[in-house]
Amino acid sequence: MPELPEVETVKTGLQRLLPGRIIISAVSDNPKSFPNATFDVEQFLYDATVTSVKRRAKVLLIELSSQYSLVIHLKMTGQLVFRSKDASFGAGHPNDSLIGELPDRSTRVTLTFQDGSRLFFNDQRKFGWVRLLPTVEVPELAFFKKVGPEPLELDFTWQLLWERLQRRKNTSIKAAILDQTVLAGIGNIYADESLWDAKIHPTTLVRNVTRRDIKKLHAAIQHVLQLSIDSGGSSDKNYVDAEGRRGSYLTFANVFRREGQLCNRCGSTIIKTRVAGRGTHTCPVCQRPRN
DNA sequence: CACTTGACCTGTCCGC
DNA sequence: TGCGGACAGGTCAAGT
Repeated sequence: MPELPEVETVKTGLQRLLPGRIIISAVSDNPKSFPNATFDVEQFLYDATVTSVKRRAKVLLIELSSQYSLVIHLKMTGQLVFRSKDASFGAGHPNDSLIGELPDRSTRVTLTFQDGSRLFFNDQRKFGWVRLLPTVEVPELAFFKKVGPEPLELDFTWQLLWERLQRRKNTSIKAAILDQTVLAGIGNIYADESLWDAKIHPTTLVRNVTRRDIKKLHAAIQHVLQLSIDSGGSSDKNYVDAEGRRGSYLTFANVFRREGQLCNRCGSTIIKTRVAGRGTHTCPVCQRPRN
């Protein structure tokens, strides 16, 4: 599922819901989903208060008063859904969460707070994980050591994007922007959407991409990500926010999952191919191949 | 080092 | 209807 806008949306919801709540238990059905020593959980998770919720790249950080943090990656199908005590989310209720009764068969970790509310980590495919580690050690994780800049921060200029791309000169521009060490947070949806916006064919080799292309791509990435955050992210199949609601970005998508439909810019038929091992959506007229 | 491919899992959809 | 294969929003290890 979740790329930068989806993780950002979950973060915003959890930052509103969790700080001040005290964790009293953590239960997991799958060691891979929550690989931690019992010692750490009992000593540094139980009775800890949530102090803040942050995001870096596609990773969520729930910081605790114990000086430990829960580090969470949702990978393809992870969800983090909060439920207050006795919340009733039966089908048919107008403001209902898309998710029914929890826990359900894809619930991997359940955190319970002192006030009876709960946070469920659901993950159909079991690729995602929750880890507990000292907050000071979070930046030392291999992933954080090598991950690239945040594309919505002020210091992310087109020149910086150009510079970061120089490490992937012989690969396709799509593979390059999916590479989290080049920049953080782009996944398959926003790669395709950004490249359409900038009129660049995804197989174009980085060494054949011009500075003008990169200026357009930089603007496109920022525009697409911000529009998606403002729309609550993209819900294709699994993604929901911290209260179980879907995002609406895909109603604005120009190419993703639109194969067979008409390009919003030129009227040509959108096609689906494979690039960098991923399903790839393009307008064959707006995005002409150059290699 | 740069680059590509397969693996990790479960569920769904599509063609025979 | 059943069955096999391809595919799904991410990352890592292993291969070339």
